[in-house]
Amino acid sequence: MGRPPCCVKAEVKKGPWTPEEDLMLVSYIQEHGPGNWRAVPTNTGLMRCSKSCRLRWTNYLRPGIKRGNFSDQEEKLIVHLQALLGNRWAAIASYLPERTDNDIKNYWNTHLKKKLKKMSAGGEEGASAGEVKTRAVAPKGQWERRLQTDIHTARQALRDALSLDDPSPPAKQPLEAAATAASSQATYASSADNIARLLEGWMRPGDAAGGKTTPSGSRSSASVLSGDQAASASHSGTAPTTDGSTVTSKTKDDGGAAAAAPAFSMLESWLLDDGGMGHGEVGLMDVVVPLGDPSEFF
DNA sequence: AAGATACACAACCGCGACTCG
DNA sequence: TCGAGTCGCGGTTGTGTATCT
Repeated sequence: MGRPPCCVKAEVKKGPWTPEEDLMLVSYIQEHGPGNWRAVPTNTGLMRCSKSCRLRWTNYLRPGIKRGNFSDQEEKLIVHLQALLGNRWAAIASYLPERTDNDIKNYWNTHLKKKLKKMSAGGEEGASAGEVKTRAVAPKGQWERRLQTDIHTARQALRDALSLDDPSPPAKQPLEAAATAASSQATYASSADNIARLLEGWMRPGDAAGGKTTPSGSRSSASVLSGDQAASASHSGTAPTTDGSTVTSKTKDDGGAAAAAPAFSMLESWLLDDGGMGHGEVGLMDVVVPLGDPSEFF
């Protein structure tokens, strides 16, 4: 069957969103909630594709989104998760509820990839982080179908990896601390940001962080997860393996990783370096654990 | 000061997955 | 069971901004 164009191209506006468009979209969602994106352009009068509306909302207007610089802890968490999950940005984003997958993806492509490459070059050339990652990642499709079973493996691996960071019990400083640290550096501001802030009061308190606003029954709830959902959401990415060996080898079990990526030691040392975290910053565990029920997570 | 280049981020596109009749 | 419609994800591109020469 031929896929029809998502929108009637001639009538669809492209390019940057204007504040007026943002307002139209936000006020509509405020009234009806996110979801049923197909109906959004029609009902709002926006000359935008439904996809564009959804993207604009999830990546930019949704309340609870943190913008600006990524903290060092967020960086490390992303690197860990990327190693575990591969380029499953949505899955990775589910562990950082205040960040969007697009944001993480961009940050990875523009910052972390270079950073890791640089670091791995310091160890042994030829085995970039990307290559390491690729080896550990199974083709898409496999992991998705094994989500519920493999997520446990991923969590185990993540726990193992993180336990190297900080063997002590997780401190009680959740994301807010990291958020504060990061937002203090954040220079990004926009009218859309302001719109999002306006919406924070509208969102239910428990929803604001994750932006889980989808009406019941909507599939889109999976796209924006609160912490505990992230731990169990079926859409989340999981160990990119069928037996879990590659997952563990990538993080804790350096025996396996060493075979695949001897150059990773430098990266590891950076990832595992907690030296810079002690002063009011939040450790990796602190970022991860509060996202969900710890007992469920581990 | 002006042009060139690099960088960062928002947005688009295409595909696969899911839902429902 | 099948097909149409819709949604979400990941890769890629376009554009504005910052930095360098």
